[in-house]
Amino acid sequence: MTIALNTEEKILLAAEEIFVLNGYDGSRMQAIADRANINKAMLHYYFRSKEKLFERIFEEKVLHFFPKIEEDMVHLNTFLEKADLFVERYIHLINQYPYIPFFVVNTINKPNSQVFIEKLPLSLKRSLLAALYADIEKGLIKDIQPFQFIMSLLGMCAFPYLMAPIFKHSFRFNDTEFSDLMILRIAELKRYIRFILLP
Amino acid sequence: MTIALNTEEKILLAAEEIFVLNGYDGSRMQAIADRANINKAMLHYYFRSKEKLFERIFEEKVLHFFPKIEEDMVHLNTFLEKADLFVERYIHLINQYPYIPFFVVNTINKPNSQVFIEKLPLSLKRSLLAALYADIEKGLIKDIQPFQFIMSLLGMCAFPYLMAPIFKHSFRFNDTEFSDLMILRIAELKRYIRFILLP
DNA sequence: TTTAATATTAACCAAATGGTTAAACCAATT
DNA sequence: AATTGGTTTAACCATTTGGTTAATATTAAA
Repeated sequence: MTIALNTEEKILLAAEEIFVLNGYDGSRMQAIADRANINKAMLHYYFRSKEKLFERIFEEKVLHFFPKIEEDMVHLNTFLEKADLFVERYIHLINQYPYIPFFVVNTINKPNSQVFIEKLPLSLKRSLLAALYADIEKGLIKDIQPFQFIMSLLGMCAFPYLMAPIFKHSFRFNDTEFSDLMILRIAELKRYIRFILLP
Repeated sequence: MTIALNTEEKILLAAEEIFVLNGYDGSRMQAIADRANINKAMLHYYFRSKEKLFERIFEEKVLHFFPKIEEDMVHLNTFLEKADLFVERYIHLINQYPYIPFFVVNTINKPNSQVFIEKLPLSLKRSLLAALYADIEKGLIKDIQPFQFIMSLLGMCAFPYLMAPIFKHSFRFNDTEFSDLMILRIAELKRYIRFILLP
């Protein structure tokens, strides 16, 4: 069963595919129009300009990179439980949209990226940091540096996706094999987290 | 004392600055010519095409992302020592060229990146992997998954640079403060490595 | 000093690119 | 049937872009 899409939806879908894969500079309005099977003028009719269309896509997709899992985290008591949940949810999420990390990194590192950076939801990072500070105070986990640890946690989860083309090439992984490897990574990272944090 | 550069050197220097900051798609030949204070035709006179010039820059700069520190590693016996050396050297190196990680990630994740991926020197990763396997065999370190650990090690070192614009924005770090934070990170990462690896 | 090779410049070019426009189309209202 | 409003199209436009060319300047060899 295929859902009939209206023109605006067709554009958004096509724009996502083109922008996410090629970045802003590497994307062409004509390519988006072709992909959506519509006239190029429609892009401007619905979204005014390339920049406006890109911003719309970025705002939508960035939520996959800074996921909303705080609601579920609130119910968990310790930082370790929260970290576990984060790793699990995050890797599963990115596995569904493996190009999003690159898309975000690409966008925020360009000149004039200030506009996009300001749009990022950073409450997740803050709530993780707060929980980490609290548990250190309580002596539940080792006296590590919260900010440095959070950076490590994010890096261990997201970095492999940014390096995926290299890993795939040098170990001859296909998409599925790489994805499976990341699922296995969840358990391994949970071990690392315990080794680092538990006294 | 300023060294007098010939035209070819001026081009290479300007091309590096433009390409590294803006990526291939975001860079303009005219911008490189302006930066080098030369006529745009000189770019083609010396390097034929934009692609050729970019490949030249990539080959040179990529060595900063896959550094040659194997010669020094060879003299170290355990994987832990090698990992220590890697973290130390790597973070110091990237601190001098903080945009290189983005440049590499940007390049290898684009469509048609196969050409560039094939140029990457991967012997460092292999030698680290081999040393890790060996030490696990000997029982010197815990029974972790070598490939997953190496990915973590790389991610913990390089990922912060890719997220730097976000961290700088949300914590109001300037370049120096961020750089200092990464230097402090070296000691912290060495601790994490021990927590994870030592039985 | 002539000659030949290399280096540099300004002007030019075709293709691509983001964006616009005016006319046509189409569905719903009157 | 005529009107109205939103939607779609083809053709068009100005600018930018990577790249070329032919003429000129510079250097070094003969």
